[in-house]
Amino acid sequence: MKVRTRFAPSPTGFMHIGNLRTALYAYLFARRHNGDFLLRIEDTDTERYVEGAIDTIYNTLSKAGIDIDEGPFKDGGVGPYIQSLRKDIYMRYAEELVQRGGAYYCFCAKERLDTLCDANGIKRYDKHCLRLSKEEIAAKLASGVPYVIRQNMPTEGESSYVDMVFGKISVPCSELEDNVLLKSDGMPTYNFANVVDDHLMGITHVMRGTEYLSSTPKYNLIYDSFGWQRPQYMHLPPIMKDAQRKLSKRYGDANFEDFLNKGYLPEAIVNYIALLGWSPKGNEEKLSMAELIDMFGVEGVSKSSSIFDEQKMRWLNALYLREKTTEEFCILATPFYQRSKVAGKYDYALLSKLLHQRVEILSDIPGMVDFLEEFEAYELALYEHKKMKTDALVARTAVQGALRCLKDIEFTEEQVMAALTAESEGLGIKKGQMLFCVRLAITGKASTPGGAVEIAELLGKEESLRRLEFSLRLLEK
RNA sequence: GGCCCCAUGGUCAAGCGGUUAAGACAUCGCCCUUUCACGGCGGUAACAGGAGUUCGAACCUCCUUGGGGUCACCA
Repeated sequence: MKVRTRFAPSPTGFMHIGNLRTALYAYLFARRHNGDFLLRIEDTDTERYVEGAIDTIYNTLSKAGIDIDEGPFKDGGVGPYIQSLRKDIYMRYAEELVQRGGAYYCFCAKERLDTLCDANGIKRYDKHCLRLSKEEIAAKLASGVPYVIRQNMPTEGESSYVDMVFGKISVPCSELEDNVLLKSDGMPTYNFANVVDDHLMGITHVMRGTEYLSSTPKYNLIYDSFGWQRPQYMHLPPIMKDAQRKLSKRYGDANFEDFLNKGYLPEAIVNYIALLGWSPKGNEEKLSMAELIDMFGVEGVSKSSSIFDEQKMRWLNALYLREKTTEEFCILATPFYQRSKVAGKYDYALLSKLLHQRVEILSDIPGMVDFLEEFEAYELALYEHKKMKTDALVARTAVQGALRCLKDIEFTEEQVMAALTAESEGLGIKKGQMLFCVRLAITGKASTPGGAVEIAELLGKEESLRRLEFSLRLLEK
């Protein structure tokens, strides 16, 4: 049988990293087995629907490099792929399930439901309407009493299945409640729509979060009542913010789009989340989509939750950034130059040459480059460098010398370098000491995206000399 | 609380009865170097605890502890 997997998000207007990983695994699994990957929108909860959410889902998947074989805008013959458009289908199947004894009509009012409690004080339906006679049901239906359709759970025994990652899961049927399958507004609940759709759409493998691990037996019972074949399940542990908290919308940083805006490359994000909860056989961690498809398998999927480590994603991002050409980097970096103090004032291509190999995420750029426009008094302690054997005293000599030798030359990289080299020899200090001090004197920063000569050239002669003089005054105090 | 699940360094994780318990990120040190970064080399750092089973347990069993999930006309 051809493998078919699906990603079935609710259109809540937000593409969470955890959801994206679920989609990714479903996609990788399908591709690995030459199967199909479908997108289905689960919008049966009309109250949670957010305008434009479907576009967000589409855009995210597309940027992430996850392509869809069938979905709302790409019919594969088993549509529609939006649940609200399938209302009549669920209705039909719900009625059939009632015929088969797997479900029943329930006319209980909210007030009655609220009084129902089990020994632990937990609300639980008591199968009251299951005992209604055919005539009573027909009469209520005819007189238009609002109703829902509930799943008829067995009261004894246990229901079990074998999950692809967790192995055998079994739950006592006594734990299972007669959940609502069809709401009074005629919409199905997740419990029902999911089963009906997965079956009708030919889904063979269901990937989803572990929050469904222990309710899956319920869904399986529906498959059984219909006489349908149950799919395989791959439940995925959650991605956490820390040991206790799940990564979530509430903490704001779990959104794919946010990471993009921070200057993460989609391929780095995808690569990183693929590794969160799954590990490849070998030791290679930088993996392209093609490699992921080739290597993905359940054996590597982890059972325990994992904490999202942005630091490691930064590292991966840096790897991806470095393998771009400087031209490509410049294009990616431009929006971030625009956002910085140097906006419009420097040659971005020149800046990119220096920054390309030093940037981990693009949003670091402004902070790395602002010193070009921002120069003020700094700590003289910066001149103390153990290995260079420099201090404020050496610096004074070096800066004086630099000022002297740079005044009358043409400001090219070669000339500046030659002048500083010669000057340091004349002063009897090391070239490294000279360059270190000059770099500091013209930037005021411990760390800069280039050496003295490169920065000097970037600043130009006038500004370089101005800064040298400024620093000299600082050093002479 | 009932039920389900999970548990290897700070983090991601390999490991499927016999290993000096991989590797990566982070961290620290050294080297390279015109700063920073890159790169190279090296270090610190883990089997939650307790009982079994076994000649032998990170791996199997049980208990404890800790954590997560779930118990909706939400998905």
